[in-house]
Amino acid sequence: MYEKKIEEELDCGIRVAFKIFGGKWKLCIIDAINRGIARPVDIHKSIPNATLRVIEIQLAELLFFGVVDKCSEEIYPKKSEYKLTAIGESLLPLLNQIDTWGAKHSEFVKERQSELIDSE
Amino acid sequence: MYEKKIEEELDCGIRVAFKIFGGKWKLCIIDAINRGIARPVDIHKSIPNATLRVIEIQLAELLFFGVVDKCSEEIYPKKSEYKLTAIGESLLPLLNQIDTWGAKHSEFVKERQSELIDSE
DNA sequence: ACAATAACCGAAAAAAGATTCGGTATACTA
DNA sequence: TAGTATACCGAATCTTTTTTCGGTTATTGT
Repeated sequence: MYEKKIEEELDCGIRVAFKIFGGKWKLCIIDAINRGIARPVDIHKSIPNATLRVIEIQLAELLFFGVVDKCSEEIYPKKSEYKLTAIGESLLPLLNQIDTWGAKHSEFVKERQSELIDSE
Repeated sequence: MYEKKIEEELDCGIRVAFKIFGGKWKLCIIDAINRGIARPVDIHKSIPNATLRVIEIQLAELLFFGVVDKCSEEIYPKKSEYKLTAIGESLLPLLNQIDTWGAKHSEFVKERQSELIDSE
């Protein structure tokens, strides 16, 4: 894992939380796993905008911080299954609130966004 | 504002939400404003780890997306005051949950972090 | 007149994070 | 045996975000 050059603030709950799930696709990955999508390829299929590589990297980080658990069967076609730990599950209410809030404001954000683009 | 080269996913609530408040210090800034800290210098004092410049930039983005409002009095010492809009206030329950969740797991994260550093 | 303070802004540089690409290993299937 | 699928890794590159730094403007206190 990459070594930071700027000291991290871990005395602030917000910053700790972002360290755990602030990655571009982490909450989407957690959401997918929660919906029963367990294997990397399938997670990738459910989030086509994310590359498989970034899913692997972020899964490894989630694993490192105990948000997900991995059970690898070392048989054909190398079958790894990820599931949420207790920590991961404790994130679900948050995840749902964030998703709901975002969905509620998505039209407004898109509008604002297109104004930016139009004004060029 | 920086022009993105990679198309953004705005059909996913999570991604929309992160577009609005995913910046490194945005939730901290919103929290400060909510606590009655209204002026950029004071926000900076309350978040010393963030540079004044990044607070300015993120305030401008929050303003652009209607999360905060600005009332500038054009008098000495150029007194700008920021306050939350309805959208900004609708973020507060989320903010509190994120902060609480993070605070609850901060010790665990710090431990895991130090294991990484020790193993070098 | 001059220092100090506040709120900016622009641009370059640095840092962090994501993406692309090519590789390994394994084992089934045709 | 060759082809396909899965999981994963390393490294280079690219993108995005943050930081650093040096302005500008305006007003008050000395």
